[in-house]
Amino acid sequence: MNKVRTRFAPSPTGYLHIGGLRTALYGYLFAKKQGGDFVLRIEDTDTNRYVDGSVQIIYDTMRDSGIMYDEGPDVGGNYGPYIQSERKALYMEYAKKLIELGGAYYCFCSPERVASLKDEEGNVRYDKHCLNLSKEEIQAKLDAGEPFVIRQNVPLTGTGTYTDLVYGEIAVDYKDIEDGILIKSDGMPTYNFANVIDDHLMGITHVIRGIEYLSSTPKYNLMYDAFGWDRPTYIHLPPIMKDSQHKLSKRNGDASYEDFVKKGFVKESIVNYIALLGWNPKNNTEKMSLKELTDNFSLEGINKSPSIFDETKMKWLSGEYIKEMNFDSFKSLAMPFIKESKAFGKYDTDKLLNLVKNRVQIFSEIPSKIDFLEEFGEFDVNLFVNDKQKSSVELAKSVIPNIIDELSKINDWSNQNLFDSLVNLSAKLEIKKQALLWIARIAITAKEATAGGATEIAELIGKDETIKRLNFSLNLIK
RNA sequence: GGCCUCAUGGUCAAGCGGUUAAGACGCCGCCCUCUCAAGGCGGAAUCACGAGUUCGAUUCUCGUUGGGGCUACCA
Repeated sequence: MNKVRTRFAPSPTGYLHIGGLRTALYGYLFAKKQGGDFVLRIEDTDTNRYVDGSVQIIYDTMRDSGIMYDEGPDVGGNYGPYIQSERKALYMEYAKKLIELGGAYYCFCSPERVASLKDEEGNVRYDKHCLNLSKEEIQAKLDAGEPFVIRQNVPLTGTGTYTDLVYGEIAVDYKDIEDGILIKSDGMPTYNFANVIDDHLMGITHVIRGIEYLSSTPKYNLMYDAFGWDRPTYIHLPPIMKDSQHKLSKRNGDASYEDFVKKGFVKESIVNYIALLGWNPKNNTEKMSLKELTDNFSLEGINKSPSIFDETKMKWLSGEYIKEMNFDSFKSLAMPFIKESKAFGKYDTDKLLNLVKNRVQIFSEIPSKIDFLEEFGEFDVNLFVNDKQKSSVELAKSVIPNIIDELSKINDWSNQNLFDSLVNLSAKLEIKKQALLWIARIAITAKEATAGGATEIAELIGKDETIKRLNFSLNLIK
């Protein structure tokens, strides 16, 4: 049994989108599960769509997400080069060989002539016109420097059949496949040719890619067969959708991996979530590290139907990762985000972080959770009313002076001590501690809901500020 | 249009002829609680439709409908 080798072959046309990343992930998981190799190959044969810097984005995204390849342009390997534009001469060589084998032919037809072949539906289908050229005619045109493309010679009859490991038996009649271009007039191969040559030359055993290639795979098999090469095993993947009718795509400006990282999603949660889109481990486990995903991965768990990307669920997963993080990890990841808060720098940062750790799912939510500390000011005194806590404006009016007195006497300004003191005070005043604490919290925050209780916040803002705010609120009632 | 393909709650999904049709997110309620979260418990909500096959179909077959893909000198 040959060593398993899979590859991820993106085009450098922009950022690496979520669907592409998942394809990479499955290729990685499948190979790693079996101790195989995972290869990165850059498919830059379309010079028009090339976007500067996108190759670097691909490298960075894969490294950052942990989907690391064993071979690739920037790490080397025995099957290079791993960038298709650097393999240009190779494709021409194999195209000529395929012509000799009868699997392809030179075509000198002008784009205009090809366009004139439109049928009643408006579809263009090449008529194999140049297949009839004699060897001499071809040589003459070549010698004369006429521009040409090389087309695949697809049989007019017969059926191409193969077994996809996810979708099962796939059969397409050759009459429904046209003689596609293998080598463009600029000498560059198309995907349709380059993927076959490279997958074979690079020893790829399992081709894992998007479902858009499901029905065109028979024409690739025709080439493998013509060359006398073993066909790889195919594993096509269902699409990831933005909604029921639109694929998640960069064309729509849909979020990419790096966008989600910038938004403050825990990185592991992004990889974890996309693994679950279209695959499940059959044991109800959802939170899994890359290692656990690798151990659990199997083709049986891959779904055939499209799945809609649900950012809300990914957020939940991110929150799970945050909750399980130790404080130091949380702190280092949260730092860039907490700096965006108005409260940052004015209070003990560790205490702020503790306040927020179980209250956010993504890091970017941090500022909005603690900004309230800096937003104290006039408020509607009806906030003191809370039937459930047995609190009212009147009660607030009568009890705030007591709170001020009590707190003024406290020297050990710690949460626990503050809490104990206020609880004692409530007992002395014979009111529910919930009522007193509610009043205290409203009086020092002016907010109906806050991240943190009355005494936690009091500790944070300090004695002077606490007393000041209590007096302010008392005046507001009067 | 032709060809390929998909179809279980709002979303991700388990199921692979007989089940009270799992689980998760979200939503709702209750408990806990120093408000909000977190945590605990519970609830509402699904087999697209129509024919077959079968003693019995969510499950198998065919069709319909709907979605996606391919049909480029894009991948």
